[in-house]
Parts: sequence; C-alpha cells; structure tokens
Amino acid sequence: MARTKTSGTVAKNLSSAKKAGTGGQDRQRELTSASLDLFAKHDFASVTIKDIASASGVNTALIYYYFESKEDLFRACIEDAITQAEANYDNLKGIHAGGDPVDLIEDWFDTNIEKAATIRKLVKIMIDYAGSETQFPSIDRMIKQFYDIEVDILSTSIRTGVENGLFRAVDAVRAALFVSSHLDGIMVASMIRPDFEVKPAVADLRRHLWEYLGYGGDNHGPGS
Amino acid sequence: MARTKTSGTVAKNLSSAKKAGTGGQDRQRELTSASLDLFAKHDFASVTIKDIASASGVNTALIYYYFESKEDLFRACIEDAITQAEANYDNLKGIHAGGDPVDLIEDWFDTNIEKAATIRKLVKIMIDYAGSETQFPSIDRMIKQFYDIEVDILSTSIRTGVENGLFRAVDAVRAALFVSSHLDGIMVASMIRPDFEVKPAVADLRRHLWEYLGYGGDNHGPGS
Amino acid sequence: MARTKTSGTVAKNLSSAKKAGTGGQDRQRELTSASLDLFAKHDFASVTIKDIASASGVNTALIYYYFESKEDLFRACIEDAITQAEANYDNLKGIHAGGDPVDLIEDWFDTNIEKAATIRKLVKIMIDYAGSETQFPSIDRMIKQFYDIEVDILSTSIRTGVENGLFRAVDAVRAALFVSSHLDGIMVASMIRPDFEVKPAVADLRRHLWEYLGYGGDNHGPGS
Amino acid sequence: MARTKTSGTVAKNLSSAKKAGTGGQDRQRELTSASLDLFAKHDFASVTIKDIASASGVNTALIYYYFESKEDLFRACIEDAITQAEANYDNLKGIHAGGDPVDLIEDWFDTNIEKAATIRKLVKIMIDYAGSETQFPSIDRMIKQFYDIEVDILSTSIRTGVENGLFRAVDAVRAALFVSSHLDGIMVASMIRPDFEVKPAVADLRRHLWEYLGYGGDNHGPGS
DNA sequence: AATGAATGAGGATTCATTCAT
DNA sequence: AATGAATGAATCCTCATTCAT
Repeated sequence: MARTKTSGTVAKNLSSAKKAGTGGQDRQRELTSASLDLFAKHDFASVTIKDIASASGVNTALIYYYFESKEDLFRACIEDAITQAEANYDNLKGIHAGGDPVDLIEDWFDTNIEKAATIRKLVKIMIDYAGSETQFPSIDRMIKQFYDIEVDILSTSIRTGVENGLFRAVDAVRAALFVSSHLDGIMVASMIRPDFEVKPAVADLRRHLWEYLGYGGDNHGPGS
Repeated sequence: MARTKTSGTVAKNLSSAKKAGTGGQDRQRELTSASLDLFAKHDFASVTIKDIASASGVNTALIYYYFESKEDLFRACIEDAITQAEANYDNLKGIHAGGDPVDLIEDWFDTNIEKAATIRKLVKIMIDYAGSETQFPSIDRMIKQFYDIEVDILSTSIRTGVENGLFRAVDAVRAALFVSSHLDGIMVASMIRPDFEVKPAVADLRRHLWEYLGYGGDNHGPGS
Repeated sequence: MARTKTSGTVAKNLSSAKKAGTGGQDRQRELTSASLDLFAKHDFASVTIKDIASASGVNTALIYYYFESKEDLFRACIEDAITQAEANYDNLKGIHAGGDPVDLIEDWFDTNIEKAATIRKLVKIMIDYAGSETQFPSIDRMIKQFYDIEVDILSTSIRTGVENGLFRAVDAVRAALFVSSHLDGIMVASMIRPDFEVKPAVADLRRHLWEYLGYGGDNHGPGS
Repeated sequence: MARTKTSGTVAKNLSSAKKAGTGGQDRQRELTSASLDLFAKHDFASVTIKDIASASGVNTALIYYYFESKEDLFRACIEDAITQAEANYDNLKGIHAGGDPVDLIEDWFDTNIEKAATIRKLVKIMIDYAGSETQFPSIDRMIKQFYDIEVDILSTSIRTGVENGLFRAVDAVRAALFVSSHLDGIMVASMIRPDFEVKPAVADLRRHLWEYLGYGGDNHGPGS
C-alpha cells in the first residue's frame, strides 16, 4: 500500500528574504519569523525587543514601524504559527479528500514528525500565551480552531474507517482527542525530559492507534 | 477492591535554607509556596520579586534574607514541587510494596487526578525552566529522577502484572513512557485548550491502558 | 463715530523658504499654519513632527523638505504669527494716520477682540519660546519689535490726545504699557481660568482706559 | 499709617533638607521643589526625569519610589505651588481680619512683589497644565479655588472700603478681577518681554487701583 | 514634490538587588 | 527577622531625522 509522502507539497513560505520586492510585507514576515523562534525558545518576557532586532539584523525602532507593541508582535507570531500549522492540515485534507482514511492518518503522522520543530514551537508559545496577562479574542479563536481542525481530521478519518469496516467500532472523537493530546504530551516531554525523542514517541503513538483501531499491524513500522 | 487514598501523607520538603531556625523554615516555605503559585501561573521573567512579596505579605528585601537571588528562589520552588511530587510516588510505592500491581496503577491514576493542580504547576514550571537561560545541575538531576520514578512505578507494576499473567505480554517500559508522556499531554492540553478537562482525560487514559494490557474492563469506570 | 473694521486686510506672511516655487509657498504656509495651531495648543516638545504631518495630511519626511528642522519650523511659526499680528497694527496705523486718536484706540480694542484667538496663540507660543533652550536672535528681535509697535501705537495716540486736550495729562508710555500688559493678562487668564472670557475683559479694560484718560464715557459700551 | 510687612510670617517650608528625620516626607518635598523650579522654567515635556533626578541629587528610579509617574509628580508640583500660594493669602486674611481694607490691599501688593518669583512659577505651570493632555479634577478645583480666594480677598476689601466711605462706589468684584488678571499679565510680560520688570509694574498697578478707588494718593509711592 | 523605510539617540518606567536601621 | 529607602542596569517605546526612490 503506497504511502504518499506529502511533505514536499506543504507550505514553503517563511524564508528570510531581505527586501525581495513586496516591500514591507517581507520585512514583516522576517520579523515574525525571527520572533517566533525566540518566543519558542524563551518566554515572552525574557525575549527583548533588542534580541528580536539583533536576530533580524534590524534596528530596534524598526520593529515599531511594523508592529504596535511587543504584544502585537507576539500576537502576530502566534497567528503566523497557527496559520502555518493549519495550512499543513488543510493541505492534508485537500490531498486525501474522499481518499483512504488510513492514508490520511499515516500522512498526519508523517507531517507531525516532519514538522515536529514547528509544532513544538507552536505548543510552547501557546503555553506561554495561556499564562500571559492579556488575551486576544482573535488568538483564542484561532487556537480553538486549530485543535478543532486537528481533531476533525483524525475523527473524520477514524469514523470513515469504522464505517468502511476497516476499523473497530470506536468512539471516533474520543480517540482523536486522545491522539491529539498525546501529541501535545510528546512535544512537551521533548522540551522537559533530557533524552526524550519525538520521532520514536510519535511512531509509538501511531502503533498504538493502529492497534487500538484493530487495523492490521504489518507495514506500519517505525517511520525513522 | 479497596483503593487506598494516599493523598493525606504529603511530603515535608526541604530547600536551600540559609538559616536553620524553625521560624525561618516556616517563612521560607511560605515564600516558596507563594512563588510556586505565581511561577506556575506566569513565567519566571514575568513574576517580580514584588509580586512574590505582595503575595506573601512581606517586604521585598526580606526575600533576600531567605534566598540569594530570584533564581535561587525559583530553584527552591522547583525543588519543592518535585520533592512533593516524588513524595507522593514514594508513598504509593510504600503502600503497595509487593502488593497488587493493578491496585498500584489504579492508585497512581487516582493520585494524579487528585493532585492534578500540583502536577500541572510542576509541568508548567518545568517547561519554563527548560527554556530558561541558566540551568542548575541539581534541578536537571531532580527532573530526570522524577520522571524515572514515575516510569519506574508504572513499568515495574506492568512487568509484575505481565509476569503474574494478569496482563498481556507488552514492553513494560515503553508502555510506562507512553502513559507518562500522555499525562504530560493532558496537563498541557488543560492549559492551552478552552474546555479541556483533566479528569475525563485521565479516566480515558486509564481505560486505554487496561484495554492495552488486556486487563478485564469491568470495575474500572470513571474514578469519581 | 464710524469704527473702521480692519480685520479684512490680513498680512501675507513670509518665512524661511527653502524653495521659491509658488506651489511650495502654499505648502509651506499650510505647514506653518497647522503647526501654529498645534504649538499654540500644546508646547513645543509635546508636538511631534508626526502630529504636524498628520494635521497637514502629508508625509513626515516632507516637512524636512520645507524646513531644516523642527526648531526651524517653530521659528517660522512664530515669525508668521508675529508678522501677521504686526500687519494688523500696521494696518491700523495706516488707516488712522493723522486721524482721531480716539478712533485709533477704539479700533485697537476692536481688533484685539476680533483677533483674540490669534493673539492668544501668539502669547502662548511666546511663553513657550521664552522657556525654550535655544533662542533665535531673529525671534528675539521680532518679539521686541512687536511689543514696541503695540506700545507705540497706544502711546502715540494717547500723547496726541493729551496734546489735543482730549485726554488728561498722563504718562503716555506708562499707560500704554499698562494696557498692553493687561491684554497679555487677559489672554493668559482665558487660558488658565475656567470661565474667564476675553470679550468682557477687554471691554472692561477699554472702559478703564477711557476713565483713566478722563475721556467722556458715553458711547463706549461693550463692543459687539 | 503703619503698613505691616507680613512677609516674615509666611510659610517657611520647602527647604531642601536632606533626610532630616521625617523620612520620606522630606525627600518628597525636595523632589517636588526641584521639579517645580524646572517645570516653571521649561515645559512639562522638556523636563526629563533625569533632569529632576540630577537637580535633586538622587537616582532616577527613586522618583518612582515617591511618585507614580512623571504626571503624578507634575500634579504634586502644582498642588504644592497652589497650596503655598493659598497659604500666603490665608495668612493675609488672618492678619487683617476685620482690619483696615487699605492695609490688606497694600499687604497684598507687597506679598505679590515679594513672592513674585513663586507666583510667576505658578502662573507658568498653570499655563502648561492648561495645554496638557490629561487634566486632573483635583488640580482644576485648586486652580479655581486659588483665583477665587485672590478675587475674594481683593473684592471683600474693596467692598468694605466702599461701605466705610473710604473708596468710591465701584463694582468690587469687577475691580478685583481686573487687578487679578492684570497681575497675571505682569507675570507673563516678565516672561516674554526682554526688559519688563515686575516690581515697577506692580507698583503701577497699585497706583492705578488707588486712583481708581479714589483713595488719596499721598503715601503710596513706588514700593521699590 | 512626495513617500516608505530605516536609524540613533534618548526618555519614562521597571526591576533585582543592596544597605542602613 | 524585618523594613524603608536607594540604585544601576535594563526594557519598551518614541521621536527627530535621513535616505533611496
């Protein structure tokens, strides 16, 4: 059964192009990109505007030309990160529309392994956001939407598989939620624990899922 | 099957005391406790010494009488939190030494539901620590040890169950790690996602585990 | 007794032009005018170039096309304001050259009531200038000249009236100075005090003057 | 007719005592005093916290120990200045309660000559306040009250004098307002005009008033 | 003539930390 | 053991000004 590696087709933006033509648009992305990296590594308060400016190779004041405040930049970062992540998922949905649910789930795992670094950043930044003083309704909405999409992709596939008689009759939403939150756990564990590795953990989760769904465990070996 | 509630026996922590006086010990705990709450809510850099002083009802300068620096206080906090969490596990081990592995695992779940708030704080603070500039070997050691204990408790029980023929023959360590990181995921999900609830999620994890271990799914309903 | 309204003939200012093009002249006046309003409302340091640009509907950088610096623009503003005010007085002198001193003084009062807003701005901006770090000899000269003209107009008229036997024998310069500084007081009072009104205050000053000069108090009621 | 020079009896606070005992109270006054001088010379926006700190010989941060913000300090300054000025007037009223109105008015002029520097500062700072963005109801109230007191002192004396047959029958309030706003004019003129001097101007105002009130012009010579 | 983008200098404010008491 | 006062070093943000187009 051919597993389509879709990684190549996923969004390719975010390159640090310096003045490529569109003017400020590029600079703006440059800045959010650099910020995202920093915010994903340290927390909001620890990252200084100067840090971001240095990382982007621009003057501190320029950041205020593009963003109203540090918080505004932070918000733009989360928005970017989520938008990106959602794009991955949309892409997945597009490719596998009406296709094999097994394929889609396999691709979902592949994508998450491949984009592990990005997802980790997103999870980290979301945790910080959750603990931050000021909340933005727009961000709240996006976060909810992001997880809704994730759970939707998985639960829909599972349900389809169940209906097709491929999988055991399970509660599709509950299973999806289980997988989704486990993935969060993997990201966090990889932040906290010394030698916790994402890849094998995701592979293990995949194996568990197939077993749980009662789907033949032949060719679903460790993806690495 | 009686489930022993072990929550009553909480650990007596001990941190980098500067003075040995009994009165000071109390103050010190007061301070670490207040700090832990704050550090668990916001991140290290966002919590100011003044915040901690206010929350503890003392003067800012007094904190420096008990702790060398903000970082020192932070370290003491993590130490406290971990020590406390470990005490829970030690307690568990003590009570079920040589006993029924099913009982122990059940109790482990109960404890985690009961102490969810504390565990969450610990996870949050560990994430912040992971992203912090300065690392302390002592903390690194404690974090590793904490997870080792957790995995040890679970894997030992599973292995015993397998040996006793209670459970299916599974890789005990791998299963333990799976459960452990899933629990992290639950804590994080409860931070990030709007209406994610810890209790049902833990109950679900418990159900999964029993099913995975092939252990009869009769009396293991949602634990309150 | 016909009171000639001189208000129609406002001065055509001219400031430190950088370019002589007719179009530029307009823009320049636009800028000084907008600036004058802002400087009259707030103080030099509080008014930003961006404020002025916004108020004039132009780009920030354009201001530097017409003026060398913010200070230069400020100087141009004062110059404009003074030039304008002086023009009013010159006009007055022209109209009443060799005429009735009573008429001239009456017209002086009328003008000051009519142009109260402008005079207020000028007074305010002069106060700011007085407290500013950098002084410009040209401005110093203009301020002195402005007050000299004012006092000259009044004192000349008074002296003429005295010589003609219309007024009591008073020290003309001292009386002029009295009136002139009282007018400043009225402008300032109208800035500071909640319900101080310029018109009645000027009317009162006028009445005082006539009484002081011993000039019949029949038709000199509240102007307008 | 003995003119009581009351200047000695007027408030003697505001000395720049460095840590004299009351603790922070002194420091606070020290800071407002230094600030008042600066705010009276330049405008709010031009005076930097650093300037104030330097002038007071303290660290910049200390200012924020005593005041919430620059604005708060500014407010405290105005309050101090007005309180001081009102104290002068209260003093005046106390001394001349039920006494000779001529004496009181004379003393009022003397006080204003003597405290000219202080009054000037107050007027200057009030003008700046009037043009400032944020208004404080407390300050608004104080300013109104200050002028009310001033006008009250003068008008009451005038009215008494009229009733006693000492003065011509004039509109007491209008006359008081005239004098009061003329004094403002003197202060402002002394800021703006190169060689305008306060003392002779006040002396001139005094002479005018007596003449206007029809009060014998013998011994009321130039006070300087 | 006009603008978007970029920058250096500075300004208000905060914060961890110390010191004298 | 506890506190008020004091400070140096950041940090965020603004602003006048310039440059390329």
